[in-house]
Amino acid sequence: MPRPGRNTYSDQKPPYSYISLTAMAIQSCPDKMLPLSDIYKFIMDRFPYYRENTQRWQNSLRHNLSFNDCFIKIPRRPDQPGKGSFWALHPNCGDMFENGSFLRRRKRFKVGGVPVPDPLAPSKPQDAAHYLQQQAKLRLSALHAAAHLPQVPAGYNMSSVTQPSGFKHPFAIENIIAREYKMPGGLAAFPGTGYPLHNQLSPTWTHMYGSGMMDPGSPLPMGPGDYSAYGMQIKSLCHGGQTLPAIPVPIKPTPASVTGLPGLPAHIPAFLANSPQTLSPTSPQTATGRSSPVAPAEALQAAVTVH
DNA sequence: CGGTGTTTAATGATTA
DNA sequence: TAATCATTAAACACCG
Repeated sequence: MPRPGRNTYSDQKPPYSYISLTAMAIQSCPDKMLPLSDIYKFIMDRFPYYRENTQRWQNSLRHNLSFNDCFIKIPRRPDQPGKGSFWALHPNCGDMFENGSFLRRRKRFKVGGVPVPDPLAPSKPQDAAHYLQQQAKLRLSALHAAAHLPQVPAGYNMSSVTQPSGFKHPFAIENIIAREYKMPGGLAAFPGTGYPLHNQLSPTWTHMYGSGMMDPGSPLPMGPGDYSAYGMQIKSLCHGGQTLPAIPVPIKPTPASVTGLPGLPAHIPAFLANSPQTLSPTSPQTATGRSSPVAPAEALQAAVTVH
């Protein structure tokens, strides 16, 4: 039972498994790959629950990284000093949570499991790592290009650049963190969790609608624990009952091929194109991430040697 | 030494 | 109820 005072509802355990939390973290960064420490940071910054018992859940998280094939390890390059490798999502893991529950996947992803129609998406971890490196380069250059397009949702623009065929199911993790998706049954997905998934917009959308909307000190009558996947306290910008925000989302519906499409790592939710700082005014987090002198993407770009 | 990564095992929760 | 998935604990190796 949540007690008033120090611990509030917001300290409740988020309705996300470690796998989904890790996927969120990875997807949140432009490079789609993060070192372990940054995954920790992402989770702790956004979910107060995980600011305690760190040894316990971090051990579990590491277990998940190693145990689940949906995560692949990308070794650092010589110009990327630091501890540990980068972790990324396997290009073929697709929408692991398309059933709508982020607590339990529909099916465990295994390499070599389902045949994948995309020839560009390799199944071997080594190839996948290389593939991701290449994708990161593409994204980076696209990012730079998008930076010169004022008044244009960079991510939306980029999605057309880096996501040629990357339609994601509404329950795709990227879409969840990009914008809250209202479940058909309201809160049916997470009954009693105190984690409503509706009437909320990702920070990006708020940024898109203008600055100054996110006032951390603003005393909004928000329910306890009423934060999004990013742990952000977000004003209700869309009105209750409306399922989808009238905002362009990087989703390219192709009804005929909705099923069976592989998840592509090139997918960039709009907000991801923003600088990491914009994700969380209250957290230095990713700003940070500069535990290593060179960010992966920057290092990648520096290492871009066309061949 | 501490952080990272791998692996095994036990247990709990959910789904088929 | 069996199968499957998630969580937790723990032991151990590797590496900067």
